[in-house]
Order: sequence, then structure tokens, then C-alpha cells
Amino acid sequence: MNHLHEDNADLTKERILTEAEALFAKKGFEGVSIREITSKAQCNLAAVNYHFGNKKGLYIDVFRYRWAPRAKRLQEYFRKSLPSKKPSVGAIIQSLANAFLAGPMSDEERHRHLQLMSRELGQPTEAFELVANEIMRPFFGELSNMLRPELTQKVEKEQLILHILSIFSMVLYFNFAREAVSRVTGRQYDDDFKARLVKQITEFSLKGLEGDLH
Amino acid sequence: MNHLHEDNADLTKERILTEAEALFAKKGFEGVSIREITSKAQCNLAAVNYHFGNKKGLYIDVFRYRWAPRAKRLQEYFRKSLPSKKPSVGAIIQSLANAFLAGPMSDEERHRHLQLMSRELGQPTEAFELVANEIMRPFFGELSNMLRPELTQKVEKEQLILHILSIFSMVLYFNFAREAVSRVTGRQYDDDFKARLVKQITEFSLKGLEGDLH
DNA sequence: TTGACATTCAAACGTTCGCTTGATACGCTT
DNA sequence: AAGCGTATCAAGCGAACGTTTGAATGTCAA
Repeated sequence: MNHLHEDNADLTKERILTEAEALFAKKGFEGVSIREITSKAQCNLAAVNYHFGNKKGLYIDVFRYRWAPRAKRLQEYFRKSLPSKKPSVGAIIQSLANAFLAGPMSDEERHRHLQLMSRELGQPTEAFELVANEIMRPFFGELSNMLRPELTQKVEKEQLILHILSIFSMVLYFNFAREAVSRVTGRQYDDDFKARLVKQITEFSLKGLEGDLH
Repeated sequence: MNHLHEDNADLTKERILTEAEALFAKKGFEGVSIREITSKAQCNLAAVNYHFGNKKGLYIDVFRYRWAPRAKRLQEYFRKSLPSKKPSVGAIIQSLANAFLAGPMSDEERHRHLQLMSRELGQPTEAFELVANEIMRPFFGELSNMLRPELTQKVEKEQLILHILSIFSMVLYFNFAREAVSRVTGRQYDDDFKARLVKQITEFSLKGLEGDLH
């Protein structure tokens, strides 16, 4: 193995995945043509069908090889941001909001990531299965286990999940609707404003949980 | 005026608007073809170009003649749901969440409405100007004026807007990401569950504002 | 009855779409 | 050197796309 031509193949394949992710995030599946992707990736039109079978296969592989690994990196970053021992609910929420809005990735990369996620949430395709089973479900379970000991016993499982979803709704919305948020607030979406949004999500959510905490 | 053929024209035009809205909401602008719309509207392919100029013109007119009026109806419903005198913050939020999740429209209609809105929020087009100027800006101003007297003086304008956006993020998310929400919670998206979501949004948001209230 | 206008229609326009094909070049194995 | 598998390429396929056209139809005012 490790032939030279396989390295080249990998490079082409990687370039296609990179450009495809950016374009799918920006314009959606139907808004992008294979020609546009291969043109930006500087390769032949047929390369997509050769490496990924068809357009949908490429879309799925974008989630498999780009989105899902990044989501796991994001989760890992979140875990390492937590205080090593018995993190408080406030610390958990803050780490969560911070990881998703000002985490380890570049602003562009994070925007791509959340755009792709939002598209799948709003209009699930085959890729949603991957997102749900490999990323969402385990992470929600992890968060539930983390928060459970901090909550009063009367809080049911469903209530806890709804709380977590409420927090996520803000994280996603403030990224997904950047332009609307910028216009309504009159603020540019720069690092200052992102820090402000992290603060808002953290404080609003922490208070939102009040009454269900010990 | 009031010629018979103008009535017929209106009917065709109305049918196109109706089917177009449903399809644009479901599949997005690029995911729908004029042929699909005119086929469902049971009219000729050229009717879209005759009545609306081109596909984009139809999309804009869907927002102008369908979406915006419905948004105003929704706002009117919200106003009438409020206690007639000095509504409390809790009453305001509850009326808001209820109007958007269980308001005057059918579940399908509301779903269409919020899907179209979410699409414009995530990927603004020409229609976003209409949405922002004629619907969002006035309504946000109205909500601000309503909530302002109930908040402590230290709450700045930006803070207030971020609070409102936080509430809206939940309203939109729980509609936009129906399938994900259903899967994660394990619940069908029926009337019972919608009532549960209204409760969650109301209580979570009301607590989220705590500390900034009188 | 005639002429002007509004609306619908079948048909076709040129373009772009996703995808396939067969040729070509290259590196590896034997 | 021969044969094999991998990768890239230009070219082209049929289908679907948004849009245009010109004729047909129906309705009103003059």
C-alpha cells in the first residue's frame, strides 16, 4: 500500500470534501452543483462519482468524514473545559455555550458546522441518522448524566431533555440566524459580540433551570 | 373592472401561491421546480411567469401575500390574548409562546409559516428585507416597549433584545427541528406535546428573565 | 360586430443538471 | 517488459430546469 497515486487520490478526495462542505453549508444540497464543487476543488467533474458514487454519497461522506469528527472534537473540547471535579451546573452550561460559540475552531469552521447541523435539523436527510445516532444521542445522554445529580428528584427525564434542548436552541439560533441577529441588535458578528452571546446563553439558561436545581 | 376573467386569474394566482408556499416551506427555493408547483396548482407551466414574472418573483410574492399577512394575524392574535390591563411579564411570554406554537392557525399552517421564516433567517434572500422591515422590526419594537416598564432600569436596550431573541430561539427551534425534537424526546409532535413545549418555553424564559425584573 | 385586453395553453427554446463512458497516464507487482 | 489496479480526464448522455413564444380562448367596451 501507500502508493503515490493513492496519496494523490486522497488529496483530490480531501479537496472535494473540503469544498463540498463549505458549499453545502452555504447553499444547501440542492443549491450546489457537482460542477461547482469540482471546479473549486480543481479536479475533474467525474471525480465526485468516482470517489463518492454520486452527489448524495458525497453529502453523506461530508458528514461522516468532516462533520462527525469535528463534532467529537467539539465535545472533547467541552469536556476538557470543565472543572476537573464536580462541575457546577453554571460551569457546565458556560463550557457548553463557550465550546459551541467560541470553541476550538475558527469562526468560519464553526459557522459551517452549525449551518450543516441546522440544515439537517430542519430538513432531515439520510445524514441525519448519522448525526442523531453517533453524535446527538450519546452527547445528550452524557449531558443528562452530568446534570442529573445537580437536579432535584422531582425533575423527570423528559423535563431534563427539554431543558437541554432549550439551551441548544439558543446556541444554534444565534449561529444559524447570524444575519437576523446582527440586524436586530445592530451589532457586527465579531469576537466581542460572540462573547456577549455566550454570556447571554449562559446566564439566561442558568436562570432558566432555577427551581429544578438543588 | 371585476371581469370574470380577472376572477379566474385570481383563482389561478391564488392556487399557485398556495401550492408554492407549501412546497417552498417543505423543500426550499432550489428544491422545488416551477413544474412541480404548477402541476399541483393544476395550471399551465407558463402561468408562474405570467403572473409573477419568474420563480424568484413568485417566492417574494409568497412572502408578500401569504407570509406577511399571516404574521400580522399572528401578532394580532398575540395582542388579543394579552390581559387587557398591564399584562405581567409572565402573561406576555405565555401569550407569545402560545401564539406561535398553538395559535390561531392550523398546525400545518403554522409549520409552513415557521419553516419559511427559518429558511430566511438561516439564508436570507430578497424576501428577508420584507420580513425584517415589515414584520420583525415593528414587532420587536412593540415587545420591547411592552417589557421595558417591567424591567429594572439597569437593563440596557441590547440586553432586552437578547432576551427577546432567546425566547424566539426556542419558539423557532421547537418548530424548525421537529423531527429531531421528537426523536430525542421520544414523543410524537401532537397537541399534547405542543402544549408541553409552550409550558417549557414559558417557564424557562420567565425564569431566564429573573433578576432583570422588578 | 369589432377591436382590445386578459388569461391559458401546448410546444419549444437554450442551458444546466447528475451521471456515464472510454481513453490515457501512472506506479506497482511479477 | 508485461500486466494490473488506481486515478484523472475530456466528451457526451438523457433528463430536467427556468423561461419564452405564439396561438387559442374568453370577456369586456365601443
